[in-house]
Amino acid sequence: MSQLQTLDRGLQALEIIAQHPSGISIADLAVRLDINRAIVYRIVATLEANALAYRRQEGQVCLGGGILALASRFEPQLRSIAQPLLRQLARETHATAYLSAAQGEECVALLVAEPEEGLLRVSYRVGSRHPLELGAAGVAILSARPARDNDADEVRQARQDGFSITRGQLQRGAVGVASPLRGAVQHSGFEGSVGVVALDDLDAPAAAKAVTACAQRLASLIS
Amino acid sequence: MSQLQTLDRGLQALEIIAQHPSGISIADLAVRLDINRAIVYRIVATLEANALAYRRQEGQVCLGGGILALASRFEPQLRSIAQPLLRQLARETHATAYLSAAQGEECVALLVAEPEEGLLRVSYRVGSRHPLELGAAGVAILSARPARDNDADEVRQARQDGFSITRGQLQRGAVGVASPLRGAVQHSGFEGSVGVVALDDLDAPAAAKAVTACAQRLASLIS
DNA sequence: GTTATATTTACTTTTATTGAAAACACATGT
DNA sequence: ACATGTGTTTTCAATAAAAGTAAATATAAC
Repeated sequence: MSQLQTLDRGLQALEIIAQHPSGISIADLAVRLDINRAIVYRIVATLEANALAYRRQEGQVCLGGGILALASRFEPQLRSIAQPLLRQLARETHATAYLSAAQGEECVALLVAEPEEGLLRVSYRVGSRHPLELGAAGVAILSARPARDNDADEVRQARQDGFSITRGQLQRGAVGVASPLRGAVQHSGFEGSVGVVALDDLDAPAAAKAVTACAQRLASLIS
Repeated sequence: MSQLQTLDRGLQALEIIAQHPSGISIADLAVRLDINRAIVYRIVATLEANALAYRRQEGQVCLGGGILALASRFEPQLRSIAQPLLRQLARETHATAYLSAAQGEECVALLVAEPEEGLLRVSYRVGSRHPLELGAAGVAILSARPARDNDADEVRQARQDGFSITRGQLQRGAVGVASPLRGAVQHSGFEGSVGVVALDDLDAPAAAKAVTACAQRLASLIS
Protein backbone atom coordinates (compact mmCIF):
# COMPACT_ATOMS: atom_id res chain seq x y z
CA MET A 1 0.00 0.00 0.00
CA SER A 2 2.33 2.68 -1.23
CA GLN A 3 1.82 6.36 -0.72
CA LEU A 4 2.81 9.47 -2.55
CA GLN A 5 5.57 11.44 -0.92
CA THR A 6 4.75 14.74 -2.58
CA LEU A 7 1.10 14.58 -1.65
CA ASP A 8 1.92 13.48 1.86
CA ARG A 9 4.29 16.38 2.40
CA GLY A 10 1.73 18.78 1.07
CA LEU A 11 -0.90 17.50 3.46
CA GLN A 12 1.53 17.65 6.34
CA ALA A 13 2.27 21.23 5.40
CA LEU A 14 -1.45 21.94 5.42
CA GLU A 15 -1.72 20.49 8.88
CA ILE A 16 1.15 22.60 10.17
CA ILE A 17 -0.25 25.73 8.58
CA ALA A 18 -3.56 25.04 10.28
CA GLN A 19 -1.79 24.89 13.62
CA HIS A 20 -0.67 28.49 13.21
CA PRO A 21 -3.72 30.75 13.18
CA SER A 22 -1.63 33.84 12.58
CA GLY A 23 0.39 32.20 9.85
CA ILE A 24 3.82 30.66 9.54
CA SER A 25 6.77 31.73 7.42
CA ILE A 26 8.04 29.63 4.57
CA ALA A 27 11.36 29.28 6.34
CA ASP A 28 9.76 27.92 9.51
CA LEU A 29 7.58 25.61 7.49
CA ALA A 30 10.68 24.25 5.77
CA VAL A 31 12.25 23.58 9.16
CA ARG A 32 9.16 21.86 10.51
CA LEU A 33 8.89 19.66 7.44
CA ASP A 34 12.63 19.19 7.32
CA ILE A 35 12.83 19.81 3.62
CA ASN A 36 14.39 22.37 1.34
CA ARG A 37 12.88 25.85 1.20
CA ALA A 38 12.51 25.77 -2.55
CA ILE A 39 10.23 22.76 -2.23
CA VAL A 40 8.09 24.53 0.30
CA TYR A 41 7.57 27.39 -2.12
CA ARG A 42 6.23 24.94 -4.63
CA ILE A 43 4.02 23.22 -2.08
CA VAL A 44 2.58 26.51 -0.91
CA ALA A 45 2.00 27.64 -4.49
CA THR A 46 0.01 24.47 -5.09
CA LEU A 47 -2.00 24.85 -1.90
CA GLU A 48 -2.63 28.45 -2.81
CA ALA A 49 -3.90 27.50 -6.26
CA ASN A 50 -6.44 25.30 -4.50
CA ALA A 51 -7.48 27.98 -2.02
CA LEU A 52 -6.23 25.94 0.88
CA ALA A 53 -3.60 28.50 1.79
CA TYR A 54 -2.83 32.12 1.14
CA ARG A 55 -0.08 34.53 2.02
CA ARG A 56 -0.33 37.78 3.88
CA GLN A 57 1.58 40.86 2.93
CA GLU A 58 4.24 39.94 5.46
CA GLY A 59 4.59 36.60 3.73
CA GLN A 60 3.06 34.47 6.47
CA VAL A 61 1.27 31.45 5.10
CA CYS A 62 -2.27 31.05 6.42
CA LEU A 63 -4.99 28.49 6.09
CA GLY A 64 -7.24 29.36 3.15
CA GLY A 65 -10.99 29.60 2.90
CA GLY A 66 -11.16 26.60 0.61
CA ILE A 67 -10.96 24.45 3.69
CA LEU A 68 -14.41 25.69 4.66
CA ALA A 69 -15.70 24.73 1.26
CA LEU A 70 -14.54 21.18 1.86
CA ALA A 71 -15.70 21.03 5.44
CA SER A 72 -19.12 22.39 4.56
CA ARG A 73 -19.70 19.21 2.58
CA PHE A 74 -19.04 17.13 5.61
CA GLU A 75 -22.26 16.06 7.26
CA PRO A 76 -23.43 19.64 7.73
CA GLN A 77 -26.82 18.71 9.07
CA LEU A 78 -25.25 16.38 11.59
CA ARG A 79 -23.01 19.08 12.93
CA SER A 80 -25.64 21.74 13.38
CA ILE A 81 -27.94 19.31 15.18
CA ALA A 82 -25.33 17.66 17.33
CA GLN A 83 -23.31 20.63 18.51
CA PRO A 84 -25.96 22.10 20.84
CA LEU A 85 -26.71 18.68 22.29
CA LEU A 86 -23.05 18.17 23.03
CA ARG A 87 -22.79 21.54 24.73
CA GLN A 88 -25.72 20.59 26.89
CA LEU A 89 -24.17 17.22 27.69
CA ALA A 90 -20.89 18.89 28.63
CA ARG A 91 -22.73 21.19 31.00
CA GLU A 92 -24.67 18.37 32.63
CA THR A 93 -21.72 16.10 33.20
CA HIS A 94 -19.05 18.74 33.77
CA ALA A 95 -16.95 16.82 31.29
CA THR A 96 -15.77 17.14 27.71
CA ALA A 97 -18.45 15.78 25.38
CA TYR A 98 -17.85 14.49 21.90
CA LEU A 99 -19.37 12.87 18.85
CA SER A 100 -17.20 10.24 17.19
CA ALA A 101 -17.58 8.12 14.10
CA ALA A 102 -16.02 5.00 12.67
CA GLN A 103 -13.97 5.56 9.56
CA GLY A 104 -12.35 2.41 8.33
CA GLU A 105 -10.78 0.68 11.33
CA GLU A 106 -10.41 3.91 13.22
CA CYS A 107 -12.51 6.08 15.45
CA VAL A 108 -12.46 9.81 14.67
CA ALA A 109 -13.66 12.65 16.87
CA LEU A 110 -15.99 14.78 14.76
CA LEU A 111 -17.30 17.33 17.22
CA VAL A 112 -16.23 18.30 20.71
CA ALA A 113 -17.77 20.52 23.37
CA GLU A 114 -15.82 21.47 26.45
CA PRO A 115 -17.50 22.43 29.72
CA GLU A 116 -17.35 26.13 30.44
CA GLU A 117 -16.52 25.83 34.11
CA GLY A 118 -13.90 23.67 35.72
CA LEU A 119 -10.22 24.35 36.13
CA LEU A 120 -8.85 21.18 34.70
CA ARG A 121 -10.41 19.67 31.69
CA VAL A 122 -9.46 16.89 29.43
CA SER A 123 -9.32 18.27 25.95
CA TYR A 124 -10.11 15.97 23.11
CA ARG A 125 -9.19 17.35 19.76
CA VAL A 126 -11.49 17.27 16.77
CA GLY A 127 -9.97 14.93 14.22
CA SER A 128 -8.18 12.76 16.79
CA ARG A 129 -7.99 9.17 15.66
CA HIS A 130 -7.39 5.89 17.39
CA PRO A 131 -8.20 2.25 16.79
CA LEU A 132 -11.85 1.32 17.27
CA GLU A 133 -10.85 -1.18 19.94
CA LEU A 134 -9.37 1.53 22.12
CA GLY A 135 -11.35 4.04 24.13
CA ALA A 136 -15.00 4.32 25.07
CA ALA A 137 -16.11 5.87 21.79
CA GLY A 138 -14.74 3.07 19.65
CA VAL A 139 -15.96 0.34 21.98
CA ALA A 140 -19.44 1.84 21.91
CA ILE A 141 -19.42 1.77 18.12
CA LEU A 142 -18.28 -1.84 18.08
CA SER A 143 -21.01 -2.74 20.55
CA ALA A 144 -23.61 -1.51 18.08
CA ARG A 145 -22.37 -3.94 15.43
CA PRO A 146 -23.65 -7.51 15.26
CA ALA A 147 -21.99 -9.72 17.86
CA ARG A 148 -18.88 -11.56 16.71
CA ASP A 149 -16.93 -14.39 18.27
CA ASN A 150 -13.78 -12.38 18.70
CA ASP A 151 -15.44 -9.43 20.40
CA ALA A 152 -13.56 -8.16 23.43
CA ASP A 153 -15.15 -8.46 26.83
CA GLU A 154 -15.58 -4.72 26.99
CA VAL A 155 -17.57 -4.80 23.80
CA ARG A 156 -19.85 -7.56 25.07
CA GLN A 157 -20.37 -5.68 28.28
CA ALA A 158 -21.16 -2.46 26.41
CA ARG A 159 -23.61 -4.30 24.21
CA GLN A 160 -25.50 -5.40 27.30
CA ASP A 161 -25.39 -2.06 29.08
CA GLY A 162 -26.01 0.22 26.12
CA PHE A 163 -22.91 2.20 26.96
CA SER A 164 -19.19 1.63 27.41
CA ILE A 165 -16.84 2.75 30.13
CA THR A 166 -13.09 2.72 29.76
CA ARG A 167 -10.38 3.96 32.08
CA GLY A 168 -6.98 5.16 31.04
CA GLN A 169 -7.00 3.50 27.62
CA LEU A 170 -6.20 6.62 25.69
CA GLN A 171 -4.81 8.75 28.45
CA ARG A 172 -3.71 7.82 31.94
CA GLY A 173 -6.10 9.02 34.58
CA ALA A 174 -8.91 9.69 32.14
CA VAL A 175 -12.32 8.03 32.21
CA GLY A 176 -14.50 7.78 29.14
CA VAL A 177 -18.17 6.91 28.82
CA ALA A 178 -19.83 6.54 25.45
CA SER A 179 -23.03 5.26 23.87
CA PRO A 180 -23.64 4.33 20.23
CA LEU A 181 -26.09 5.98 17.87
CA ARG A 182 -28.70 3.38 17.11
CA GLY A 183 -31.69 3.23 14.83
CA ALA A 184 -32.14 4.59 11.36
CA VAL A 185 -28.75 6.32 11.25
CA GLN A 186 -27.01 3.02 11.54
CA HIS A 187 -28.67 1.65 8.47
CA SER A 188 -27.51 4.61 6.44
CA GLY A 189 -23.99 3.32 6.99
CA PHE A 190 -23.00 5.91 9.54
CA GLU A 191 -21.55 4.46 12.71
CA GLY A 192 -21.16 6.92 15.52
CA SER A 193 -21.16 7.34 19.26
CA VAL A 194 -21.67 10.10 21.77
CA GLY A 195 -19.55 10.26 24.88
CA VAL A 196 -17.79 12.22 27.54
CA VAL A 197 -14.27 12.11 28.85
CA ALA A 198 -13.00 13.47 32.16
CA LEU A 199 -10.48 12.95 34.89
CA ASP A 200 -11.03 10.15 37.36
CA ASP A 201 -13.50 12.27 39.31
CA LEU A 202 -16.31 11.63 36.85
CA ASP A 203 -19.59 10.49 38.33
CA ALA A 204 -19.72 7.48 36.06
CA PRO A 205 -23.29 6.25 36.67
CA ALA A 206 -24.75 9.72 36.20
CA ALA A 207 -22.62 10.32 33.14
CA ALA A 208 -23.66 6.99 31.65
CA LYS A 209 -27.28 7.98 32.03
CA ALA A 210 -26.77 11.40 30.46
CA VAL A 211 -24.69 10.02 27.64
CA THR A 212 -27.13 7.30 26.65
CA ALA A 213 -30.00 9.78 26.80
CA CYS A 214 -28.09 12.18 24.58
CA ALA A 215 -27.22 9.45 22.10
CA GLN A 216 -30.85 8.38 21.83
CA ARG A 217 -32.01 11.94 21.45
CA LEU A 218 -29.49 12.64 18.72
CA ALA A 219 -30.25 9.39 16.92
CA SER A 220 -33.94 10.22 16.85
CA LEU A 221 -33.29 13.74 15.60
CA ILE A 222 -31.25 12.68 12.60
CA SER A 223 -33.36 9.73 11.55
CA MET B 1 5.74 29.88 -10.03
CA SER B 2 5.84 26.14 -10.49
CA GLN B 3 3.47 23.74 -8.85
CA LEU B 4 3.58 20.13 -7.86
CA GLN B 5 1.55 17.83 -10.02
CA THR B 6 1.18 15.06 -7.49
CA LEU B 7 -0.01 17.38 -4.77
CA ASP B 8 -2.36 19.15 -7.13
CA ARG B 9 -3.94 15.92 -8.26
CA GLY B 10 -4.36 14.84 -4.68
CA LEU B 11 -6.12 18.06 -3.78
CA GLN B 12 -8.32 17.81 -6.83
CA ALA B 13 -9.23 14.30 -5.76
CA LEU B 14 -10.11 15.63 -2.33
CA GLU B 15 -12.38 18.21 -3.88
CA ILE B 16 -14.14 15.61 -6.00
CA ILE B 17 -14.55 13.29 -3.04
CA ALA B 18 -16.10 16.14 -1.09
CA GLN B 19 -18.63 16.62 -3.85
CA HIS B 20 -19.95 13.11 -3.30
CA PRO B 21 -21.47 12.89 0.17
CA SER B 22 -22.23 9.21 -0.21
CA GLY B 23 -18.81 8.42 -1.58
CA ILE B 24 -17.31 7.75 -4.97
CA SER B 25 -15.67 4.65 -6.34
CA ILE B 26 -12.00 4.57 -7.19
CA ALA B 27 -12.87 3.82 -10.79
CA ASP B 28 -15.11 6.89 -11.09
CA LEU B 29 -12.53 9.00 -9.39
CA ALA B 30 -9.95 7.86 -11.92
CA VAL B 31 -12.29 8.85 -14.75
CA ARG B 32 -12.99 12.25 -13.25
CA LEU B 33 -9.30 12.95 -12.75
CA ASP B 34 -8.44 11.36 -16.06
CA ILE B 35 -5.55 9.37 -14.65
CA ASN B 36 -4.67 5.74 -14.19
CA ARG B 37 -6.53 3.77 -11.55
CA ALA B 38 -3.34 2.62 -9.89
CA ILE B 39 -2.42 6.22 -9.20
CA VAL B 40 -5.78 6.89 -7.63
CA TYR B 41 -5.23 4.01 -5.24
CA ARG B 42 -2.02 5.65 -4.13
CA ILE B 43 -3.63 9.05 -3.81
CA VAL B 44 -6.47 7.68 -1.74
CA ALA B 45 -4.06 5.74 0.43
CA THR B 46 -2.22 8.95 1.16
CA LEU B 47 -5.39 10.90 1.88
CA GLU B 48 -6.50 8.07 4.12
CA ALA B 49 -3.27 8.14 6.06
CA ASN B 50 -3.98 11.79 6.76
CA ALA B 51 -7.59 11.18 7.78
CA LEU B 52 -8.88 13.23 4.88
CA ALA B 53 -10.59 10.26 3.30
CA TYR B 54 -11.76 6.81 4.25
CA ARG B 55 -13.37 3.90 2.54
CA ARG B 56 -16.62 2.17 3.30
CA GLN B 57 -17.07 -1.54 3.19
CA GLU B 58 -18.43 -1.22 -0.33
CA GLY B 59 -15.25 0.60 -1.29
CA GLN B 60 -16.72 4.04 -1.78
CA VAL B 61 -14.26 6.77 -0.91
CA CYS B 62 -15.65 9.37 1.48
CA LEU B 63 -14.44 12.60 2.95
CA GLY B 64 -12.66 11.95 6.24
CA GLY B 65 -13.04 13.55 9.64
CA GLY B 66 -9.61 15.10 9.44
CA ILE B 67 -11.15 17.83 7.36
CA LEU B 68 -13.05 18.97 10.44
CA ALA B 69 -9.82 19.09 12.38
CA LEU B 70 -8.39 21.47 9.82
CA ALA B 71 -11.52 23.54 9.48
CA SER B 72 -11.92 23.87 13.22
CA ARG B 73 -8.71 25.86 13.25
CA PHE B 74 -10.14 28.32 10.80
CA GLU B 75 -11.48 31.36 12.59
CA PRO B 76 -13.81 29.30 14.75
CA GLN B 77 -14.97 32.22 16.85
CA LEU B 78 -15.76 34.19 13.74
CA ARG B 79 -17.93 31.47 12.34
CA SER B 80 -20.01 30.85 15.42
CA ILE B 81 -20.66 34.56 15.86
CA ALA B 82 -21.29 35.40 12.24
CA GLN B 83 -23.54 32.54 11.18
CA PRO B 84 -26.62 33.59 13.17
CA LEU B 85 -26.21 37.19 12.04
CA LEU B 86 -26.09 36.06 8.45
CA ARG B 87 -29.19 33.97 8.84
CA GLN B 88 -30.97 36.98 10.25
CA LEU B 89 -29.72 39.16 7.40
CA ALA B 90 -30.91 36.62 4.85
CA ARG B 91 -34.35 36.63 6.43
CA GLU B 92 -34.57 40.41 6.50
CA THR B 93 -33.50 40.97 2.93
CA HIS B 94 -34.97 37.81 1.38
CA ALA B 95 -31.60 37.33 -0.23
CA THR B 96 -28.56 35.10 0.13
CA ALA B 97 -26.26 36.59 2.77
CA TYR B 98 -22.55 35.96 3.04
CA LEU B 99 -19.34 36.79 4.82
CA SER B 100 -16.30 37.14 2.58
CA ALA B 101 -12.64 37.77 3.24
CA ALA B 102 -9.63 38.90 1.27
CA GLN B 103 -6.99 36.24 0.78
CA GLY B 104 -4.14 37.46 -1.33
CA GLU B 105 -5.60 39.17 -4.36
CA GLU B 106 -8.78 37.19 -4.17
CA CYS B 107 -12.06 37.38 -2.36
CA VAL B 108 -13.29 34.16 -0.77
CA ALA B 109 -16.76 33.39 0.54
CA LEU B 110 -16.38 32.04 4.07
CA LEU B 111 -19.93 31.66 5.26
CA VAL B 112 -23.25 31.73 3.45
CA ALA B 113 -26.85 31.78 4.64
CA GLU B 114 -29.70 31.27 2.22
CA PRO B 115 -33.19 32.62 2.85
CA GLU B 116 -35.65 29.92 3.80
CA GLU B 117 -38.50 31.20 1.66
CA GLY B 118 -38.40 32.22 -1.96
CA LEU B 119 -38.66 30.05 -5.00
CA LEU B 120 -35.62 31.26 -6.82
CA ARG B 121 -32.51 32.03 -4.95
CA VAL B 122 -29.03 32.86 -5.99
CA SER B 123 -26.75 30.37 -4.36
CA TYR B 124 -23.26 31.45 -3.51
CA ARG B 125 -20.98 28.62 -2.61
CA VAL B 126 -18.72 28.67 0.41
CA GLY B 127 -15.17 28.76 -0.86
CA SER B 128 -16.00 30.56 -4.10
CA ARG B 129 -13.20 32.85 -5.18
CA HIS B 130 -12.92 35.77 -7.52
CA PRO B 131 -10.69 38.80 -7.93
CA LEU B 132 -11.12 41.49 -5.30
CA GLU B 133 -11.99 44.00 -8.02
CA LEU B 134 -15.02 41.99 -9.09
CA GLY B 135 -18.26 41.77 -7.18
CA ALA B 136 -19.70 43.72 -4.28
CA ALA B 137 -17.85 41.80 -1.58
CA GLY B 138 -14.42 42.49 -3.01
CA VAL B 139 -15.19 46.11 -3.80
CA ALA B 140 -16.35 46.63 -0.23
CA ILE B 141 -13.10 45.21 1.08
CA LEU B 142 -11.07 47.44 -1.21
CA SER B 143 -13.09 50.43 -0.07
CA ALA B 144 -11.96 49.80 3.49
CA ARG B 145 -8.31 50.07 2.49
CA PRO B 146 -6.53 53.41 2.35
CA ALA B 147 -7.38 55.33 -0.81
CA ARG B 148 -5.05 54.79 -3.75
CA ASP B 149 -4.69 56.64 -7.01
CA ASN B 150 -5.64 53.69 -9.15
CA ASP B 151 -8.81 52.85 -7.25
CA ALA B 152 -11.75 52.12 -9.49
CA ASP B 153 -14.73 54.46 -9.43
CA GLU B 154 -16.83 51.81 -7.75
CA VAL B 155 -14.35 51.61 -4.94
CA ARG B 156 -14.33 55.38 -4.42
CA GLN B 157 -18.11 55.39 -4.43
CA ALA B 158 -18.25 52.57 -1.93
CA ARG B 159 -15.76 54.34 0.30
CA GLN B 160 -18.11 57.32 0.43
CA ASP B 161 -21.29 55.34 0.91
CA GLY B 162 -20.02 52.76 3.33
CA PHE B 163 -21.31 49.99 1.08
CA SER B 164 -20.90 48.77 -2.48
CA ILE B 165 -23.46 47.80 -5.07
CA THR B 166 -22.63 45.84 -8.17
CA ARG B 167 -24.86 44.45 -10.87
CA GLY B 168 -24.11 41.44 -12.96
CA GLN B 169 -20.38 41.42 -12.35
CA LEU B 170 -20.20 37.84 -11.21
CA GLN B 171 -23.44 36.57 -12.62
CA ARG B 172 -25.79 38.07 -15.15
CA GLY B 173 -28.97 39.34 -13.59
CA ALA B 174 -27.60 39.27 -10.05
CA VAL B 175 -27.29 42.26 -7.77
CA GLY B 176 -24.84 42.36 -4.89
CA VAL B 177 -24.65 44.70 -1.93
CA ALA B 178 -21.79 44.51 0.58
CA SER B 179 -20.26 46.45 3.42
CA PRO B 180 -16.76 46.08 4.90
CA LEU B 181 -15.93 45.08 8.45
CA ARG B 182 -14.32 48.12 10.02
CA GLY B 183 -12.73 48.80 13.35
CA ALA B 184 -10.52 46.62 15.48
CA VAL B 185 -10.86 43.55 13.23
CA GLN B 186 -9.20 45.40 10.42
CA HIS B 187 -6.10 46.09 12.44
CA SER B 188 -5.72 42.42 13.23
CA GLY B 189 -5.03 41.92 9.55
CA PHE B 190 -8.38 40.41 8.73
CA GLU B 191 -10.14 42.05 5.82
CA GLY B 192 -13.73 41.03 5.37
CA SER B 193 -17.13 42.14 4.21
CA VAL B 194 -20.74 41.20 4.75
CA GLY B 195 -23.17 41.26 1.89
CA VAL B 196 -26.19 39.88 0.14
CA VAL B 197 -26.78 38.74 -3.40
CA ALA B 198 -30.10 38.34 -5.16
CA LEU B 199 -31.82 38.53 -8.48
CA ASP B 200 -32.58 41.92 -9.92
CA ASP B 201 -35.65 42.27 -7.74
CA LEU B 202 -33.60 43.17 -4.68
CA ASP B 203 -34.74 46.28 -2.81
CA ALA B 204 -31.30 47.81 -2.96
CA PRO B 205 -31.68 50.75 -0.57
CA ALA B 206 -33.25 48.60 2.12
CA ALA B 207 -30.66 45.90 1.60
CA ALA B 208 -27.83 48.43 1.82
CA LYS B 209 -29.14 49.59 5.16
CA ALA B 210 -29.50 46.06 6.53
CA VAL B 211 -26.10 45.02 5.24
CA THR B 212 -24.21 47.97 6.71
CA ALA B 213 -25.98 47.50 10.02
CA CYS B 214 -25.06 43.83 10.04
CA ALA B 215 -21.43 44.59 9.19
CA GLN B 216 -21.17 47.09 12.01
CA ARG B 217 -22.81 44.73 14.43
CA LEU B 218 -20.51 41.89 13.51
CA ALA B 219 -17.43 44.11 13.62
CA SER B 220 -18.30 45.25 17.13
CA LEU B 221 -18.93 41.70 18.31
CA ILE B 222 -15.57 40.36 17.24
CA SER B 223 -13.47 43.31 18.34
C1' DG C 1 25.46 53.26 -0.84
C1' DT C 2 25.75 48.16 2.07
C1' DT C 3 23.77 44.34 4.14
C1' DA C 4 20.50 41.17 4.92
C1' DT C 5 16.47 38.54 3.76
C1' DA C 6 12.96 36.78 0.90
C1' DT C 7 11.70 34.93 -3.48
C1' DT C 8 12.23 33.35 -8.03
C1' DT C 9 14.74 31.21 -11.70
C1' DA C 10 17.94 28.03 -13.98
C1' DC C 11 19.80 23.77 -14.27
C1' DT C 12 21.68 18.97 -13.07
C1' DT C 13 20.93 14.98 -10.52
C1' DT C 14 18.20 11.89 -8.55
C1' DT C 15 14.23 9.57 -7.51
C1' DA C 16 9.49 9.40 -6.98
C1' DT C 17 5.84 8.80 -9.96
C1' DT C 18 3.81 6.97 -13.75
C1' DG C 19 1.35 3.63 -16.41
C1' DA C 20 0.99 -0.91 -18.32
C1' DA C 21 0.67 -5.39 -17.23
C1' DA C 22 0.38 -9.12 -14.42
C1' DA C 23 -0.81 -11.35 -10.14
C1' DC C 24 -4.11 -11.75 -6.67
C1' DA C 25 -8.43 -11.88 -4.11
C1' DC C 26 -13.13 -12.62 -4.04
C1' DA C 27 -17.33 -12.81 -5.31
C1' DT C 28 -21.22 -14.67 -8.78
C1' DG C 29 -22.90 -17.45 -11.88
C1' DT C 30 -22.65 -21.69 -15.04
C1' DA D 1 -15.14 -27.40 -10.32
C1' DC D 2 -14.63 -23.96 -13.65
C1' DA D 3 -15.12 -19.72 -15.87
C1' DT D 4 -16.19 -14.59 -15.59
C1' DG D 5 -16.03 -10.19 -13.76
C1' DT D 6 -14.63 -6.60 -10.54
C1' DG D 7 -11.79 -4.60 -7.39
C1' DT D 8 -7.15 -4.33 -5.48
C1' DT D 9 -2.24 -4.88 -4.96
C1' DT D 10 2.28 -5.61 -6.85
C1' DT D 11 5.99 -5.57 -10.15
C1' DC D 12 8.89 -3.18 -13.11
C1' DA D 13 11.11 -0.18 -16.81
C1' DA D 14 10.76 4.40 -18.68
C1' DT D 15 10.30 8.90 -17.79
C1' DA D 16 8.61 12.89 -16.25
C1' DA D 17 8.58 15.12 -12.08
C1' DA D 18 10.61 16.61 -8.12
C1' DA D 19 14.77 17.60 -5.35
C1' DG D 20 18.39 20.37 -4.30
C1' DT D 21 22.14 23.39 -5.27
C1' DA D 22 23.43 27.65 -6.67
C1' DA D 23 22.86 31.78 -8.84
C1' DA D 24 19.89 35.72 -10.00
C1' DT D 25 16.57 38.97 -8.64
C1' DA D 26 13.86 41.36 -5.89
C1' DT D 27 12.68 43.77 -1.51
C1' DA D 28 13.34 45.70 2.53
C1' DA D 29 16.47 47.36 6.46
C1' DC D 30 20.28 49.94 7.74
